[in-house]
Amino acid sequence: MQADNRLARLTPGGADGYVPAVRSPFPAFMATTADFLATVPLFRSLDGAETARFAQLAREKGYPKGSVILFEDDPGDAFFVVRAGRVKAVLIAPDGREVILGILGVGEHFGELALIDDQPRSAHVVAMEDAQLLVLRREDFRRRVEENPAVAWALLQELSRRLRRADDKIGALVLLDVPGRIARLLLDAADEAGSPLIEKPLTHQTIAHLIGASRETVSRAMREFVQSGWIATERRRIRVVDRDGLERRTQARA
Amino acid sequence: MQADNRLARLTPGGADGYVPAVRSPFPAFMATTADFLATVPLFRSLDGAETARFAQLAREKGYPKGSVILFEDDPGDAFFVVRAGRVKAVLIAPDGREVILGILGVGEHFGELALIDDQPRSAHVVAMEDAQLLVLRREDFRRRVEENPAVAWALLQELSRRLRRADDKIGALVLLDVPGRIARLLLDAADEAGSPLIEKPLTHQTIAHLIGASRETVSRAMREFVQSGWIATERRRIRVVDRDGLERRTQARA
DNA sequence: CGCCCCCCGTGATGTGGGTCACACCGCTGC
DNA sequence: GCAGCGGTGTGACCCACATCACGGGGGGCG
Repeated sequence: MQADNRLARLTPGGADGYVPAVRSPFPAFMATTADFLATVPLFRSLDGAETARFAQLAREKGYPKGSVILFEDDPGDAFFVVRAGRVKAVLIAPDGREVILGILGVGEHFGELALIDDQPRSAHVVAMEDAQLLVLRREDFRRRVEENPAVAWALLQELSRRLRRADDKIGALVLLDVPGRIARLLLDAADEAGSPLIEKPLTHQTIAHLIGASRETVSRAMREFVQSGWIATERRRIRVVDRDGLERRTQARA
Repeated sequence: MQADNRLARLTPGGADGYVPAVRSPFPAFMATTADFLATVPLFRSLDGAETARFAQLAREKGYPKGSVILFEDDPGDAFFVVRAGRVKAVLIAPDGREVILGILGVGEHFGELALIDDQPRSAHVVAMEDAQLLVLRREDFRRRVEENPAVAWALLQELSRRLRRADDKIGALVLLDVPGRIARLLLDAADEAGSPLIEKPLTHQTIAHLIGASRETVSRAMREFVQSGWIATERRRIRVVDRDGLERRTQARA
């Protein structure tokens, strides 16, 4: 795994309000934050009045690409919903090597753990692209959750999903070799995209950080996959051509 | 990692009621299951009437050491609380290699994921010792949770804890070498025991499965730790002698 | 008592994949 | 255009660990 100390060069934080360069990064039909919240799975069960109340409590902040949204071990007193852009949750070793625990896109949220168990933040969160986030303060979040059992239930579902993913990842790290882990990652990404074409840019370096491998090894393995006719790469995007091939590679003995 | 196909030789399931060999494995002061439930963190916030209701809905089952309590990918419709013994949640590769995701002792519970998100079981669960489990059926569990927001909140806290542990484990697998992972495991175990003496038997094989390494490598690393004066082993138990030494080993570059 | 299972220790050997070092390509911006 | 940068390909080298193959001990049970 390649060390890059990008993190060290960054100023934490972000700017209030929208980033100036972009007048309105959202389509007109979800111009208000209440409309946006209504599309977020976590809040889907709420009625209009409730989402409006949430929206009222939320502040919006912009974070340029590469900026650190929160630091591991800091006390946590805010909850975030991604309104635009993508962010990554990462663990960083003293020598700079990095693991990506997860990538969160529009409509996903983070920061709830520290609000639930009052422990410090469990990872760094960094903007992978220019991002807009909705921020709720601890007390507001908690009160709203307590008054909406449906939200608590949705939270339970989300945490369950993440726990399964995390356990899966542990299994992959121990039981699969690097090509196997890549194959699994690609299959997951395709599933999530709902199509064999993975649109979001996934650089070799990012994949490496996601599966705990080095960039070079990822490069070599992906080349193999292309030559085997399992995937095709078309300028920054990846297309899964032979799902079965990848799947077989996923079961192969480590 | 050593493959042992113990699992394949086992009959699933377990016997109803107490295991015959043991007349009463519980101290007199918590003879009833309601009394026991009152000591379980998840239910601590409930009043006597509520725990009694839970207790009434629970069936008790005994599982001999090595038996499989539930299988990965099965549909799940029950929730379990460990009343006696220890169980492990494991992932098993086709070739028999195994990872232990977690070990659960008295008062801990499992099986809630499948009830929350209606997905199949995410891992096998196997009895590491003769065990007694309380079993609640899906509907009973769900109804009780819905009517007790405090239980839902306690569940959120528990899932948060597990998610942190899982992410920690991912970090350790990627960023630490084998001795580093062992050092971390020992520190965690000592913290959990609340004393430098780790009472529960942790065989090298079990440690290996917990950290994704081979038994032999664990053996060699532990030997080093003893020689460095960081730990002492006294027939099946481990004593942490030099916490700082282990901690330093935990931060060392992979 | 003696057998059998588990558990533990240790050497020899092989290899997946990390690390280092460089070269190439396509953008973006001056 | 050229510089600079982020992403990708690829060879050489090396080392942490898995694997294989033993031998030895302790303790439960017939």
